Amino acid sequence: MTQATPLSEGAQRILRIAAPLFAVKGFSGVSINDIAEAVGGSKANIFHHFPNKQALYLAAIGSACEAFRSAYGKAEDGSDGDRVRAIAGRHLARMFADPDSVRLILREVFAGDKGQDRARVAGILHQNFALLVGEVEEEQSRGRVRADVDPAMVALTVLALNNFFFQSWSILERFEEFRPFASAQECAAAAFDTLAEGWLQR
Amino acid sequence: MTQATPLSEGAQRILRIAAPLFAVKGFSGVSINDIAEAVGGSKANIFHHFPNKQALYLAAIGSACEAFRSAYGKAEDGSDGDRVRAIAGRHLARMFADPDSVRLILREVFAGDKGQDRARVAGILHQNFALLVGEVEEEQSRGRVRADVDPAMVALTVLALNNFFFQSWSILERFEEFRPFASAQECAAAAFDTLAEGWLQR
DNA sequence: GTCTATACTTTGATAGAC
DNA sequence: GTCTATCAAAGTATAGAC
Repeated sequence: MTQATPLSEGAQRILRIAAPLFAVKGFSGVSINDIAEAVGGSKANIFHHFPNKQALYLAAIGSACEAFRSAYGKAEDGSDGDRVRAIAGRHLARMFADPDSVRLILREVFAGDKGQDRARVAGILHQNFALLVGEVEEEQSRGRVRADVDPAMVALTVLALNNFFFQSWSILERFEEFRPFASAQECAAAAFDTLAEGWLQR
Repeated sequence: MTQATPLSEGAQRILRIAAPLFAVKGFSGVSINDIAEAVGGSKANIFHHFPNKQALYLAAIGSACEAFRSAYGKAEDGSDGDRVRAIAGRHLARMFADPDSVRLILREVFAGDKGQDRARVAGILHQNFALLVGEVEEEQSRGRVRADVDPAMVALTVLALNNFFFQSWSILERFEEFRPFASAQECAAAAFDTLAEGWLQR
């Protein structure tokens, strides 16, 4: 489903260089010329490896999904405190470890109905989500997460906050309120600390 | 700072029609031709009202910021339960009430360093954030929010979750876990219910 | 303010030599 | 597999009449 032919050497080279360009400027923001120049080759050679621009873009999305999926590792067990926070931290670290892939994928999410490969992206998002839910459920079964909370809501919170930090930390870091935090990761950790306990007076 | 000339009738008409196009497809995804056709006028007339394409785009961002700012109303006092949830609900409703403006603004946030009007968007985001922080602080001073939580973290959570719901509800609503919820608003309310209490076993 | 006509550039894509 | 040369279409923008 992902790739009929395993992709030739040259094709992979083009893909590796095109992906971050698409990630930053979007499909219509990048021309074949831009890519050819970045690769150091000719436009015609790009069309030799990919039938058209859209196929190249879809291939970029495909490899981004692949990369993100394969980067998934489970959290080591045996941590003492709130392990949900550890799970969230690992997830955010994974996002920042391959920002181009994430940006490419989020671009499709953000595109709403008009995305180029919505189904695939929805799939990877749900797969991701399901893994998070599973980990929260595990914590719940061990009595570390309250029994009356919906694990899906906790997983959703992790996804939402991490997504927000990833997308807008470059703006948030300039807010005086977040001056004390050196990185998005640090600030995220503080946020999850607060949320684990809740804010309601009791 | 926002507009030197108050914008002529015709210019406003073009702007109103161009804004949602830019919001959905981005700067390079929309051509002057697209806009002229949507307006029902000529390309030349667009260049009569705006010096170039980018100026039109910046004007669209400007009016989006304006619209979003002016839509701000404070929550009625006297609600009994968790008023933070009410604040969050109102904020999300405001996003869905003018999705094009929000999309246009978020597009700049998402663009990272390469945005066309980053400073202005950062400003409105912070203004928004500061208002939220203020409302949470008020709740705190009334003893409805725990004294040891950082109001900025709660405000951040509101922003992050609402942003996530706005951007990806069209995908989330297909997840089995969220089948019970009829709308993003409903699901958001449930999420904030959970977060207000926290998830940690105690 | 609005139009038609046009200039010039960039774009995606193809043909065909090496 | 890679290139040069080329094309038709679409892109931004301008000139000038009404």
